[in-house]
Amino acid sequence: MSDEPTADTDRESVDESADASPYTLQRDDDEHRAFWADAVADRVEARDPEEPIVVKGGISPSGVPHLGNVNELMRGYYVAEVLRERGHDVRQVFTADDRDPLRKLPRTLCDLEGELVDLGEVDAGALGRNLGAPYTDIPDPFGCCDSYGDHFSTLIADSADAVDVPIELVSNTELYESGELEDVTRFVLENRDRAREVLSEYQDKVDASYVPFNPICEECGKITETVTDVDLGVEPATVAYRCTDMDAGDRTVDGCGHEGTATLREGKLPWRFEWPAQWKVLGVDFEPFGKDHAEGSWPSGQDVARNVLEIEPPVPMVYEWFTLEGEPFSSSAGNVILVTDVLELIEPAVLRYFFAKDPAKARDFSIERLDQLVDEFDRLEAIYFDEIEADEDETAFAKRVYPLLVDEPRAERVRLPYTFAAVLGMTDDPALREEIARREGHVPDDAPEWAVEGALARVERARTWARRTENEFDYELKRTEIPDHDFDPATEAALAELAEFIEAGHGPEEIQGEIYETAKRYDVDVGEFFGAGYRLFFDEKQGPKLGPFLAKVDREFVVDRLRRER
RNA sequence: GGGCCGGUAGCUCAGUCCGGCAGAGCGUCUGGCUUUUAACCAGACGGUCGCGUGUUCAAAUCGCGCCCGGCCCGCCA
Repeated sequence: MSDEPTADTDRESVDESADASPYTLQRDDDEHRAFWADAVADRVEARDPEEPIVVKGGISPSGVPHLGNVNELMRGYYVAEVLRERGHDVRQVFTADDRDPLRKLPRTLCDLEGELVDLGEVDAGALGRNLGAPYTDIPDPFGCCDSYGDHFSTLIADSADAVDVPIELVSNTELYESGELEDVTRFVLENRDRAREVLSEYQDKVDASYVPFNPICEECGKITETVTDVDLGVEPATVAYRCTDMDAGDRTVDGCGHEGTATLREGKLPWRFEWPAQWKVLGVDFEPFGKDHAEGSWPSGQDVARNVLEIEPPVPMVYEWFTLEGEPFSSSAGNVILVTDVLELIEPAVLRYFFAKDPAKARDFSIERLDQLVDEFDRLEAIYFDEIEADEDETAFAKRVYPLLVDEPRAERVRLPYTFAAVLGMTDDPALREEIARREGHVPDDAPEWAVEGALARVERARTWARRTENEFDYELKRTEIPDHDFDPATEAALAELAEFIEAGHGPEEIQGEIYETAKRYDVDVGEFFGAGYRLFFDEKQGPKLGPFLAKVDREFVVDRLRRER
């Protein structure tokens, strides 16, 4: 942290690494990087890591895997990709921290298809009886997976697939049961005095009786906190425990009072030790984490790593949380959105772009204003292909990041502006959509087939967006049935004359003009006359620019509808 | 109480590391597209850079003190 020269070369490595701030993405002597992941990669390389380099993330499979979880995935992914570009072999490991106990009942769950399900629709009683037990020991409420933990781990894996991030999903329970964590667990217990000493700097509750191991009660299956004895002299090593009450959030999970023994595979390390233990066992070189860990888990974690486990902690990076529509993600409050839902609204590349932005800034993911995010992405893409001018910084960022967002940069791609795509979504006729897009100049004449397909795929997404948000683009051509209406005679006569005009065959702008003219001739208020049109075609008071729209819908239908014959 | 991150146009954000004319997109307004009707084009408007203070020829940028929002000091993306 200090620039002062160090006299003792012996201490240099210690000084350099001690108190590593998880916030600073680069040091003073680093060259400036357009993309934060490059700055992180510089620091990972500075460790001179062994191949393969390991990038880790992890979450508790506690419930609906929402967009917040994708943050953890994507932040690691960019660093992994940058390191791969530099010729390194990189593993992106993701732990499902599935030996963690269920602390409270989620109000909302979801099945493997991503359908949200209220807690009341599953066997809530069975879940309630399992409060305090590891996720992997709780039956899957949907009955489709081996356990509650497996169910939601599967969904995490699906999320990673959906954004095309290759991860190795590692079950924490599996690490304990297979014995992979046994040596480090034993080491912590052998050195529990030192462990206590280190952790007591961070947690007041750590006293002389503290034992850094939480056995699973063989009687009731819950994670317990009261270890009464440790015996490392037998094989396998065991701890003796008494199943006591455990604090879990605002409530207490009752212990059953059972006294028994457990092996080191039949329990877990407390989080403050478990995290560094994962670093050691998995050989982690870089780990991003939410800001919640920045001031608690991370300072104690790196201390435990160096002074208990005697390993160098990974390069850290804090990312800010983001909100959904201005509110925190919350499965209990129903403020969640799954990755699969998001991908029905925007292309994967756009979602990936969202997570490429500065991790230090809190952001809002707004479905309402999703068009803004898409516009931003389109701009980045256009800058990448030198189609528009931008300043130095923005250009550098675009050039660096864009190739990481798409499978393959292809200059011939075609993007319809998102809100325009939403307008096209008012009709479900694919040919009509393409025709209007071409007429408006959004599709070049020589655009290849795949590019046109890609452009029109956005129409479906924008249509889904308009429907979901019920916004100003949520109009639907009412083809099958004529909407209820009530016009005065003058309006009816004007509509009849407009029908004749259109039947005779005129262009989009001519029709637009004729709407005004007809209204005037029959002394109908222009606004009301447009309103009548929107009523007939959309069952709404407002809509898209009417002339061009009607000109493109098949003429017979338009004429009949204006005459209110169908 | 102590610590950390953020605060830039109505909105979403770049720019802060490295001090050098305050920027982009959207929105708004005006005009154009044959005549108010949400797509397209042009232009304009829009800012005490959270507040104060120090350093400097020069501060959004560096220092210090505050304010506001969030987070941590139990568990937890």
